[in-house]
Amino acid sequence: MIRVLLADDQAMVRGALATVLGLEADIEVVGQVGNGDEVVAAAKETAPDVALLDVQMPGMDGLTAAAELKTALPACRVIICTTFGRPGYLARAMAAGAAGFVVKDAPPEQLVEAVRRVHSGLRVVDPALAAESLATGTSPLTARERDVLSAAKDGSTVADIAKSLFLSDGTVRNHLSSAIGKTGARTRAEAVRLSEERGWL
Amino acid sequence: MIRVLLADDQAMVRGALATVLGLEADIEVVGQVGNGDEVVAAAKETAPDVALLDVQMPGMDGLTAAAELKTALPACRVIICTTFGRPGYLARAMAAGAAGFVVKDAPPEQLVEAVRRVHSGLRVVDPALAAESLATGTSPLTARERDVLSAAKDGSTVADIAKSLFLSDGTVRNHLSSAIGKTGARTRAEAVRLSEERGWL
DNA sequence: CGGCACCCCTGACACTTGTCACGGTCGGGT
DNA sequence: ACCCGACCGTGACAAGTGTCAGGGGTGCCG
Repeated sequence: MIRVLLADDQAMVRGALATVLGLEADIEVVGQVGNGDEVVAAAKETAPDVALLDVQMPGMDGLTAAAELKTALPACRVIICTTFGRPGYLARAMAAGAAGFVVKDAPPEQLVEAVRRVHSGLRVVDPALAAESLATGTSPLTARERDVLSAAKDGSTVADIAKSLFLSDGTVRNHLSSAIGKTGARTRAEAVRLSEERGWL
Repeated sequence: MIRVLLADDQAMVRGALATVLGLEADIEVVGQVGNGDEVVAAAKETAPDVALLDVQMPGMDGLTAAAELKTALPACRVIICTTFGRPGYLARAMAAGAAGFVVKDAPPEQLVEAVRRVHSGLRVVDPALAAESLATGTSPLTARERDVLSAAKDGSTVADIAKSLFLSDGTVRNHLSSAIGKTGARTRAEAVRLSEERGWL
């Protein structure tokens, strides 16, 4: 029996996936959480063979949760299961030690397939997504540019960002300008959009 | 037997929900589509009692698909099933003739409950969401303000928006200014964000 | 008919933004 | 020691943006 831990913020899809996986003869869902912060605790309690993590969750990010889980329970293998096939997500998932990456556009059979393959020691990655990830490359943004860009995400002004990051107005403008240049955008809003699409946020 | 048609762009959750519903003794999933444009055609072919529609889909919007479905097959009852509990979505769903509104944060049992209730002629609405919908009120934006705002969504400049809508620069600025005032925002980007959160897009 | 709301445009103004040039600090690598 | 990149700041300038005061047009409704 493959012991599986499910983490997804939407209770409906979490429950549905749990019943789908539970119908398989060799798979057993031993735990479900809807919050990134609860992942490690639940894993310690249930000792799963495979953890299925969504990227966007309340509390801790699914990718950082994967990293923490990897250090806490090295034997537990991780599959990242997300709605968006952002190239940067895949890169970060692999860096965090994930063994599989599945997008929710794929049919459910592919998920149980991935669970089995990962449990037997293989890696599972969507080939088209892997190609796109290589093409897009890794994020060219510096840490500060990421900070400034994600602070600008909600439509804040330069002054707001400067205050929230304890920086000067001019510095914020410089980081924004640099980020705009690197993303190939013409506006700060466009830079935010492009960076999010590529998973550079 | 209650005949159900499923429409959701994510194949994985669509398939998972289908198996969950199929496990119920009195429910039968007679069709699945992943595109808003295919909803009406599939409904004509399968003659479902209940149609379960997601809001965001490629092609036609789930809400407008509900309206078209309502005119094509008046006997078919519609449930809107969405990730986001935007207040405006509920209002528009009801205006489109939907009989139920379920958010994906709810547990799966609530979905099969909703299918049964709606099939028996009742309406199903999340009470907390209904209250919020009334509190937020209906959209104060004019048609043109909506156009301009959604054209600004991707980070375009005023000149870009003006060109794409065949308007003058000044006119675009006026509409944006008015929309900013109505949403209580301080920036165009913030106005876009707030309008989306409230389902005014 | 006279309001009224919405649409479209103009022009002008203050402010914010994006860009550039410049100087300075700190850590890592050859 | 040297260079290089990332970081922080200043100052200044052109472009873009948000706001205001106008004027004209349409269609709807009391």
